[in-house]
Amino acid sequence: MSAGTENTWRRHGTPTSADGIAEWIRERIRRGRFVPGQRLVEADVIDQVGASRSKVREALRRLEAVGLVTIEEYRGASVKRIGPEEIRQIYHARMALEGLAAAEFAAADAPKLKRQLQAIQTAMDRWKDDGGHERFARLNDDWHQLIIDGAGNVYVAQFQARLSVPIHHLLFSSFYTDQRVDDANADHQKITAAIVDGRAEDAESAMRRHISAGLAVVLEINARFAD
Amino acid sequence: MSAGTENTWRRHGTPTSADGIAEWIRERIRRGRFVPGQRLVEADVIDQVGASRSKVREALRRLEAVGLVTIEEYRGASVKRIGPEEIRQIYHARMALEGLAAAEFAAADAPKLKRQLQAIQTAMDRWKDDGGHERFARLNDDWHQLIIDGAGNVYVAQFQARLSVPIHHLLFSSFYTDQRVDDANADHQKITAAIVDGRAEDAESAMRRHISAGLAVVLEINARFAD
DNA sequence: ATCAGCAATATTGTCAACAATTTTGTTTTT
DNA sequence: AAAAACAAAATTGTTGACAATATTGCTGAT
Repeated sequence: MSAGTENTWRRHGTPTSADGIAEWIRERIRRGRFVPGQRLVEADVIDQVGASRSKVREALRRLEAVGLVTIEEYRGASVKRIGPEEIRQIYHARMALEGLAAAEFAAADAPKLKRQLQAIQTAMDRWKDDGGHERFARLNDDWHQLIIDGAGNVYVAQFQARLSVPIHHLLFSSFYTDQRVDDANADHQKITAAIVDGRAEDAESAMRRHISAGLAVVLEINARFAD
Repeated sequence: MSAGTENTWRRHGTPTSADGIAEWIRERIRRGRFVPGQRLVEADVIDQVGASRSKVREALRRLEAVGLVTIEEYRGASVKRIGPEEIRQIYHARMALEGLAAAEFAAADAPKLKRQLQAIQTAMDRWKDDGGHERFARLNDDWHQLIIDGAGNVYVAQFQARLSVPIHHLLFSSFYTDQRVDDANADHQKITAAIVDGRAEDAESAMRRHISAGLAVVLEINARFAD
């Protein structure tokens, strides 16, 4: 979340600042509530968040600047479409960025965060007992995010946030099988251990392999939703 | 340059679309014509580019969304300040991104681009004969950019463009000594060879070392300009 | 029934006027 | 002379009206 978003939200969760509106839209894209290609009509957004038109327009322009929506002259904003090639590129960039984050986190002197990471890990190890796939997906998010935070690099965090939006909903959509969760968690365990032990290079290479494996899964999932 | 910028420029190089204005400002920041902390008064920008106010405002908001300028309520936009810590983070992110780019370029089947890279390299090898530091700096830009292009990853390209803006002018400012240019070029040669030969891992690790070395230099340069 | 063409509507783009706030300059007070 | 208080100017924020374009609905010819 960027700096200007502080507390400018209405009572029931509707944002009022341009930054807040952008975040609101971004979150909906992330959750799959706004799908690629969907048009974001200003008036509709205004109705839903209750903000002024200029604010909504500004929010949309911001999202375009960051590459999440497309704006065509006199046709307005729509959620940017992505295909297999974009997914591939996103995952490759994630390999680089999260690999770096894992390495820097491992090298960092941050015992508190590392304990926190370990805590998430143990929670994930018990996923079958408690909450099932839904719960695991949430912990998975937290785990990745914590590693980004642990690296303490603003730019990496920003880029990662950008990259995670268009693919996030794919991960929540049904295709989380028991087998895949177990595979992913096996990766997680190795990476967590490497970070906690301070083995930067191991953490980086393991993270890369982990994300690379994720790419294959997501491409398969995406193919089934293909038009 | 993003998609909407096509040809909406006035006769003598002044942009008229919001995207074009953003680019115009970004370029001035990159060249050090607008320095960190400098306030970007709307009226001044309007005078210089001859665009309407709403366009200029939109451009500034875009730049804020991307993190290049700060906007404070009723105080307007100013070029975001960066210190040693930001520089460090930028260079670490660059290590990850350009390292990835070098590896993917090496692995790619792009003989034409690779020949082009080799051509730039041979030009850089002759820098003492032709043009001196200024010329080398320009070729250096082209070389790095070509590697990004060679990787063919839109996201990496976008992030790299973002990262290069705040540090670019530091590289042009006087402190390009003969020694440093020779060191840099020695790195370049190794990396170019690795890419042309298709040795992805070598290209990546060499690129990382190269950028890491650059960090040390830039930090030193920056320290001399410290307030 | 289908299609082209036209009218009506909806949506976005642009601009100018006004309000809110900060910044600068001047005067007053000590 | 220095500091405080006030006034003037400059700057940014916001809103609303209108223009430009796209989208939709309708009519009639075939």
